[in-house]
Amino acid sequence: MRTRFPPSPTGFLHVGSLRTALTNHLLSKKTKGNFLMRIEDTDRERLVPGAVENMLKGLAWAGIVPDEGVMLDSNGEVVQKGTHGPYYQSERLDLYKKYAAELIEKGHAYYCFCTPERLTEMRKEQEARKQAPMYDRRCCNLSKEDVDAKLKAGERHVIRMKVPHERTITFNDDIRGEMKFQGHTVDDQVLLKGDGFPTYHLAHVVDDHLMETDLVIRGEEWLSSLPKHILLFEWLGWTPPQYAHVPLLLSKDRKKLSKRDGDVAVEEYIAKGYLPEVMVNFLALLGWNPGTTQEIFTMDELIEQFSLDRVQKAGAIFDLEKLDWLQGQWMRKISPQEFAKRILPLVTEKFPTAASDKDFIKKAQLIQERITFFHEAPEMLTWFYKEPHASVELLASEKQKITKAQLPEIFAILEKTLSDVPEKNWTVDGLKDAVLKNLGDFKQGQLLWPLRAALTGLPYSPGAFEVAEALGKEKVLHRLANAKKTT
RNA sequence: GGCCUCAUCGUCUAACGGUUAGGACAGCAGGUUCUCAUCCUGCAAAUCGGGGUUCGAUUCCCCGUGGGGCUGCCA
Repeated sequence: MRTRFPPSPTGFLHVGSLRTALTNHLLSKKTKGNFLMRIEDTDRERLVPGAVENMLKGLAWAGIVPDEGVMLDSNGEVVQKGTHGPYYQSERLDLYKKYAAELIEKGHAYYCFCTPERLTEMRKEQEARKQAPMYDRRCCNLSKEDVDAKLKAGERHVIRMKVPHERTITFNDDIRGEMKFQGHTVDDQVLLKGDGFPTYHLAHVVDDHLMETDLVIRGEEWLSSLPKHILLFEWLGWTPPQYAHVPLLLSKDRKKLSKRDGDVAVEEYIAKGYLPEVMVNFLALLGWNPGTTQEIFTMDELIEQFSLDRVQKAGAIFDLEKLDWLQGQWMRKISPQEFAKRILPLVTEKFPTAASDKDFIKKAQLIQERITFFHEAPEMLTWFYKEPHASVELLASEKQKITKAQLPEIFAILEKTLSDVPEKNWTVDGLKDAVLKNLGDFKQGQLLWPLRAALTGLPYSPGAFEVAEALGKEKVLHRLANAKKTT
């Protein structure tokens, strides 16, 4: 299947767009077809510089790289590649003009000279009469001579499609099944605008035919325009592609997701530290399920398992609750080596000595299962690189049944026990063994909490023995002595 | 208003017309040699309403209701 992602370069990459792009990408890969990127830059007023590059980078982050069309080259420059170009609609104006002319010739379209002011006025009146706002076809009735005269006089005009009112247009959607539209409810859509640029409708039909797209996956917001597109394909003598209209992503109040609803730009999630795998996994599961209980998916697994017939018809709320859980799952899936490699630069930035730490991977392991984002790593390892100050309030703990009065005795036991542990036994197991054998009259929690707190200065951290092993005997005894002084 | 469309726990969702309506996230309660996290166990939580069809409807049909989309010389 040849699929495509045709964003308009009007801003950032929206999470909803990413999902549509992902769906198109998955189906093309699954069927060993091409996934192409086209730029719909026909609205000259909304163009945003840098938007194309930005979107391509967002896609690349997620692991989606176009096979054809507009893409990033090895230097990160935006280029066009492929045999069906150009892939910017602004460079295809002659094509749209040609087909618009063909439609006029065949009697399926007509020139319209109505001014925007008149159209506004017309709609106002229609609304006042509780009628559906639709073009009233005034210019459809112009005589050939009138049209020629106006054209010759250089009057600004558009080209509209002439929808047959008596027709019933039916079509089959891959997700929704058969659909019917009555011709008289479909407006005479503008195909070519006054500035010579096409509207989405003409451009979509011309491009997806010429670019040989055979599966168009797009948002549900296009469903209402489907009859227009079907008609256009028919009039031009072309076979329409398969269509699949995916349900929309909704905000918590069930409205179409927009900027007001929090973060909708992919770059915000990148900045927050979400893994691309997590975003892809999360988006894939919104509106689709594999039919099994599998929840964690790599891109390859999605490519293999994804299919349109298990796509939901109803819109899905873009609810971040599951996103954080997925992030945790994926963080823990990373290999220890890779995890250490990813956090090392971050930790080094704050604690330069980490760079020369041969055992860094060991420290990394202590936090991997409790971390959510890489950027939390330096903070979580601070206890290792910087001597903590453990307050008495922290060392004593009501929950662990440790009073301030007991602390001196507790630390005396700990110091004695630990200083007796030989270097070769200075491991989690060796330390555990030694401490648990020398509890005195205390419960183990009454010794371990102060030990851990003294070593880290934190209310929570990796376990006491793990921390002690990572720190080494010398530092442990030093910190113990410091903590003892405060009691 | 018109047209299109959708409807299962709070959320994402499963269920050839026959299930105690299942799972996951979140929530709550426990457990896991100290905290936090992880992990484990358990609890609570849904078929929008009304009519049909059927021996039997979450499932099929109709009508409501509710939500969403479109209704631009935006995409």
